[in-house]
Amino acid sequence: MSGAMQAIAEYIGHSNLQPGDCLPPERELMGELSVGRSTIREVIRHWQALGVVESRRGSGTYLLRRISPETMHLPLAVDSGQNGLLQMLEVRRGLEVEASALAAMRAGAADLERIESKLLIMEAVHREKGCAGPEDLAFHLSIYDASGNPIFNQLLSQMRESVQTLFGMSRVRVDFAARSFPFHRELFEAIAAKDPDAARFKTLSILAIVEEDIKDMIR
Amino acid sequence: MSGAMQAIAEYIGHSNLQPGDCLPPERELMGELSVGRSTIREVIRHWQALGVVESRRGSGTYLLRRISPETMHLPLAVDSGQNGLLQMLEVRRGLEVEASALAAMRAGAADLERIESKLLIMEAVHREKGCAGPEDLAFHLSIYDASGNPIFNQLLSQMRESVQTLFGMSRVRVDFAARSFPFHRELFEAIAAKDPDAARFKTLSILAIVEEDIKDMIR
DNA sequence: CTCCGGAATTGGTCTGACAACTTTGAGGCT
DNA sequence: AGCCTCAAAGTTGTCAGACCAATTCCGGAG
Repeated sequence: MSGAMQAIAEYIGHSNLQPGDCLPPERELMGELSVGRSTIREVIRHWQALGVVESRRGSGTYLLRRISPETMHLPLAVDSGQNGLLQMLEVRRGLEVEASALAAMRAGAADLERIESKLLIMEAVHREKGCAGPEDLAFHLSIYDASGNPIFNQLLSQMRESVQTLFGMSRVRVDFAARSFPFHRELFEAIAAKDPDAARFKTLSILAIVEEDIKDMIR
Repeated sequence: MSGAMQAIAEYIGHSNLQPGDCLPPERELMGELSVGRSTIREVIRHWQALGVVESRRGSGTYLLRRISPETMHLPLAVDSGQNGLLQMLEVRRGLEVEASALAAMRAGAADLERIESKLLIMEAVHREKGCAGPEDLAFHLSIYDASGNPIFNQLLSQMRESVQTLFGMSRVRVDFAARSFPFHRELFEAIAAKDPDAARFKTLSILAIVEEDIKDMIR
């Protein structure tokens, strides 16, 4: 809230840094803005908490998301209790269904091309290895992006991330949700056909399988 | 994340502090956890950014929301201005439609009674004053609760709160979304009839009017 | 009892130093 | 030339001590 934060926000905004780029080192920002290093560090921690920036020890601080002084940050806190996985899935269902419908209404040619390329990669990996975790994620992320509303991508990717770390799903069954595989192409075709209702339905089909497999797993 | 943060998180978790209570002063935590003050401060800035804690110079650092090690934090960055409101509404639509459908599937007699009482209050206030902001909110919150999934209530109430404070909607038109009024009873009846699809549709009807009024307002 | 003022408390910032880690590049080897 | 090794430089992470600014607390004056 201090003026220092606003100052650095403008400094970042004016220098056109792209996500992935490295911020100036703390000691340099220190002189640039005429504030102490601790102040710089506290502001960086602030943005780190908000997911705007990532610090790598020994390397530097990197921009994750572009911000301007006008962007609002609304941190949401969610308590995942005992039924956390299933409750999170219900939330995810609401978001994902809406994102698919919006994508079906708004996706342009470039969006469709991106989605299809991810789909093809996913199908290839799936045929070869029997599962395709990261490729499946990339496919869904491209759909979120095609919704034209960046909040869906933010929420859903952060939810997936949090769930993965909280529940430590490293040793998940290799064929987890594998039965949902054929529905992915149908979902893509519904979006390509600009049919929101079909996109909704196909997304529900995919998540129904995920739900069954979660129930199997937590038993 | 650094072990220091985890240490302080547990320290706070074990000492049962209620929201509004004051955390130990930084210099005390410093000795308590055997870490430097700057480390303490950076962790506090982290939680400050996440809305968990608020610092008042000269007074102390106060707990705003109870956190546990299982709490997930989903910071959102949203463009302020006209797109922000509509983007938030699209997210809200996804969540609210799913919550209504779940409520229709799961609501018990007690839930229905609670929802109907909120509906009656809302209708009474609406007939009297022509609008019913807080009462409308109470009605919807009772539906979120009836979904049986507390995450919907957490997310949606926080989103409403953030939108209200950040967009400063104090001088909103008194008849904002007033046309959605009759749909509220229909939504309740759909939930009482345990008809998820109708509940979905009625929720969409309400939010469509909200969308129109937002578009009117930001012009 | 109220009101006032100074002392104690507390968060905010600056400075300097060192540790841990990463990146870089020069030099030597094959 | 190409590759490897390793030391030096650069960067974040942490600690320590000091001072400033705002608030709170408490005892004395009225």
